[in-house]
Amino acid sequence: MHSPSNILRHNVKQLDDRVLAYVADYFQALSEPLRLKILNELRGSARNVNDLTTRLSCSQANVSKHLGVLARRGFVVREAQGTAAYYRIADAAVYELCDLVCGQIADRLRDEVAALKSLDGAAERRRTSPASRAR
Amino acid sequence: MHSPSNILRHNVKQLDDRVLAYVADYFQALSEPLRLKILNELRGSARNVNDLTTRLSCSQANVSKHLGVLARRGFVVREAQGTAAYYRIADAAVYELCDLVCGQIADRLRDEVAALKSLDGAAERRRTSPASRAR
DNA sequence: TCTCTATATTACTTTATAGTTATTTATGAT
DNA sequence: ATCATAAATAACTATAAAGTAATATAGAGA
Repeated sequence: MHSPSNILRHNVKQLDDRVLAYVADYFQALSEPLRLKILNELRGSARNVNDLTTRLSCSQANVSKHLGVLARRGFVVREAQGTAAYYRIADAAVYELCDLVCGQIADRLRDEVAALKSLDGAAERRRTSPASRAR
Repeated sequence: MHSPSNILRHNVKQLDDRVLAYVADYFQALSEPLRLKILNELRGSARNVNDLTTRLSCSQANVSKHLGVLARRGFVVREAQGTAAYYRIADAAVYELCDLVCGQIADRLRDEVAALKSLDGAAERRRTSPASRAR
């Protein structure tokens, strides 16, 4: 028999469509800038809707909607406190993901910057060397 | 001055909107089951469009479109070979991501299964203990 | 050149979702 | 009970994207 982890991680061929949909859904939840901002605000401490609304300067309805999305996916949990609703991270593992992605993006950017720099250097060399001016 | 990685990883407050959009976009590219299938097919070896079309049993136009999305995001690279177009993974780092997500999902499922089992156990105990039948 | 085949692209339809405004629900205070 | 406040929801608009069918493009071979 397989452990769940084995099924998901190593059954490379013929990935079950439901699992695939689940993974896609997971990524989808993280594919909105505002939701990323919300998750970022929740690093460290729980916050209520009003807090988030002002800190992110967007509409209350919109924040509530996105929090709903995150809650339905199990990324955050709601906790009522008086008339306020505090949300906190339920699955801190998302941050691993975000950091991994950020790291990868940083690597890409570094590469692009390096490429641009070398292009720039080449252009500089062309500019200062009259020989290559001839075409 | 900051290194790019520091800017991205640790400038927690006031994340630059463009960076956020970039990250969201990165996740977005991974939020379609068919694209995940394609990436999965490209583990190991490059494949051409026709291969992918038959292996994934979907339309050629659709595969091409999704490959275009993945290529524009830098996940895959295209290499023409005669009239065929072979695509291969450009950024193997995605697999880290996918595996991380799969692992996290596996953890969640394990938790859910455990929760269901304990519920089930409780129900079983209720069923076999006449005392708690009274309501 | 003409034809076949592989891929890309275009135009289109359908569906999903972000954001807005207005409204509802629920709690606490007077 | 009434009022005020916080959050959720509904109805709506606008936009983006997936999938399809048809067409365009481009290379290989006769």
